Order: sequence, then C-alpha cells, then structure tokens
Amino acid sequence: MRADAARNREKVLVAARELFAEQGFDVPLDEIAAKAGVGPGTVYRHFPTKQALFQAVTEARVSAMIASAEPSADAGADLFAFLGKMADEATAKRDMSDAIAVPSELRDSLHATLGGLLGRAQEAGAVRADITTKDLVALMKGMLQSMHEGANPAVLLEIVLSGLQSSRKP
Amino acid sequence: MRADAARNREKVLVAARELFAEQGFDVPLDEIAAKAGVGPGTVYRHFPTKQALFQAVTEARVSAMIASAEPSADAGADLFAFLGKMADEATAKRDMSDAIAVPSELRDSLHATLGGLLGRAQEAGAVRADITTKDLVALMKGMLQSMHEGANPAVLLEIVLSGLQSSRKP
DNA sequence: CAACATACGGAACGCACGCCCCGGTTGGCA
DNA sequence: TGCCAACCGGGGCGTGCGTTCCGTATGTTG
Repeated sequence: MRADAARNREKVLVAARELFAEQGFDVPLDEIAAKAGVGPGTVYRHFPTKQALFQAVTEARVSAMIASAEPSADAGADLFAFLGKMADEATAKRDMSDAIAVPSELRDSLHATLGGLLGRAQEAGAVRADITTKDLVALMKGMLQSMHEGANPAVLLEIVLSGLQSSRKP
Repeated sequence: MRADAARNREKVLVAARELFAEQGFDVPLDEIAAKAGVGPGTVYRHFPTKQALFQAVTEARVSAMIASAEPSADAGADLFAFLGKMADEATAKRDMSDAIAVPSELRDSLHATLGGLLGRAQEAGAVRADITTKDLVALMKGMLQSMHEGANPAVLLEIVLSGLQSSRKP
C-alpha cells in the first residue's frame, strides 16, 4: 500500500469517527470526505460501502463493550451494568445508538450479547420472564434514540431498568 | 367548491387514512395520490403540504384521545390509562407513533396533554418526581416506534408503566 | 349551449444522498 | 531519474422524495 493511501485512510477514519459520533450514521458521506480533505471517491477506495466505514469506526468500542460482558455471580447486575454502559456510550457519542440498528455483524453480536445477558438474568429471577431478546433490543433502541432528543438520559435509564425487573404496582 | 373537487378531496383523505395507518408518515405522497386515483398535484390543491394532510387525517382520532383525558380522582390511573390508549392506537395503526413526532399543532396539544397528566400524577405521588414532560414524550416516542419492530407491545407498555412509578430495587 | 373559472393529471423541478468513473497526478521501484 | 502502476479528486449518475407548473378537461352559471 502506498504511503499517501495509508495516510488518507487514516484521515477518513478520523473524520468519520468524529462525525459519526456527533451526528450518527445519517451524516452524509460527502461531509465525511470533505472533513477528511479527500473526495468521496477516495472514501470508497478504502471502504466498499458507508456501512463498512461505520463498522470500521465503531468496531473497537463495540467489541470492547461486548468483551466486558463477562458473567459474574449476579446475573441481574451483569445485565444492568451492560445496559448502563450502553446508555453512557450513547449519551456521549451519537453513533452508539446506531450501532444497535445499522445492519452489520457487529450489530448481530451486540444483539446476541444482550440476549445472553437477558437469559441469565431471567434464570436468576432478576428480571421479568416474559421479555424476549427482541423486546429488549427494541426497548433499548428506542431509549438510546430518545436520549438525543433532549430527555434526561439517567432518568430514562432508571425507568427502563426498574421496569425490567418489577411488575406494576397494584 | 365544485362537486368533483369535493369528491377528490374525500378520496385523498380515504387513501391517506389507510396508507398512513399502514406505513406511517413516511409513505410517499405519490403513493397516496395513486391509491386515491388522482395526480399528486390534486393532493396539493387540497392540502398545502404533506404534513397538513397528515394532520387532517389524524386530527379526529388524536383530538378524541386528548378529549378523553379528563381528570378523575386517581391522577396516576388517568396517566396510565392515557398511555395505554396511546399504545393501543399505535399497535393498531402506524400513524399514531408519528402523531407524537411530526410537527403540528396537534402534536403540541398531545405533548401538552401528556404534560398535564404527568404533573397531576406526580403531585399525587403516583409517578417519580424527577421526570419531565420532555422525558416522558421521548420515552413514549421510543416505545411507540419499538412496537413496530417485532417487539411485544403489551410487555413494552408494562415495562414503561412500572418504570414510571417505581424506583429500582436495591 | 356557450363561455369561463375551476380543477385535473402528470411531467418536471430541486434537492439530497449513496455510489461510480475518468482524466490527471503522484509515490516508489528499477 | 524516469516510468508505471496506484491513487486521487470531484463531477456525474441513479434514485427517491416533496413540491410546483401548465396545458387540458370538466363542472357550473347565465
């Protein structure tokens, strides 16, 4: 690989990282290219599609998060800690809320991780048993999106967490 | 107004009602026109913008819902009943989840209604005090959207309702 | 029945986006 | 240093959408 090619690839990654974090997946690719100081064509030389670029940018953080989900003695706490971590990430960077939605292997791994944590937490009786992985994913997707619309992220998270474990008061 | 104009206006409303209910606000306006058997231009003769058409279609149901939110002795139950009604509507018709998001006076009234119900429920001590109207709206928006992605609407609603009133277990 | 305003349809416009192509340039190897 | 392959930039294509324009058709009125 030529030196300038490697340099440009890096510039694209840096620009994409910043803009995806600021504006999420919906940021126009031309804007990323402009911020990187290259043409759109150059972006596509290094990444076959916009989603591939997104995956390249989020891979490190999402993988780290998935890796951090090691089971402990308290399965309920494990799940809640993971959801909290996702909420924290999503509060700081807008791209986390898209990582759970944009199609990619990464997203599938994330869903699988959530499913595993949920299952163990349910077996331990820490969360209500009638929730499916799909439900949890949809719930989180909605919550993460809501966090970027002026709502208080901490409050939203608490509502979801308490809702997961308890049934309604009579 | 000419007779055929009135007829076409009605055909557009019927088609829009069905398609907005099926696919939400995102349905292309040309599709509505095609289903109504008219050209796109005709739609715009009767409704200045797509949002105006959407408002015309959802006005009756949303207004009815707002009107049904009369305070009773139990402010908490009032709020929960209203949220349940919204969830039911959103489960059946896809346009309810957009009525809370698409800019219009209707949406603002809806938000105001939610704010009023929330305030009274909080005064009554039925829901946690640290939730703002913005939080509630964002939460509902996320939940309603999630309902159209394969999740179980009833479970989602229960999670939100129980989350609203209780704090997390220690 | 004539004549005119009113309304129609759908082609066309403007915009934004993801993605591709090509003439020119540049880096690295012989 | 000279040459070639690799790479660059950005203009351009295709698509989909909301919206507008205008020649034509049609309902209404005297």
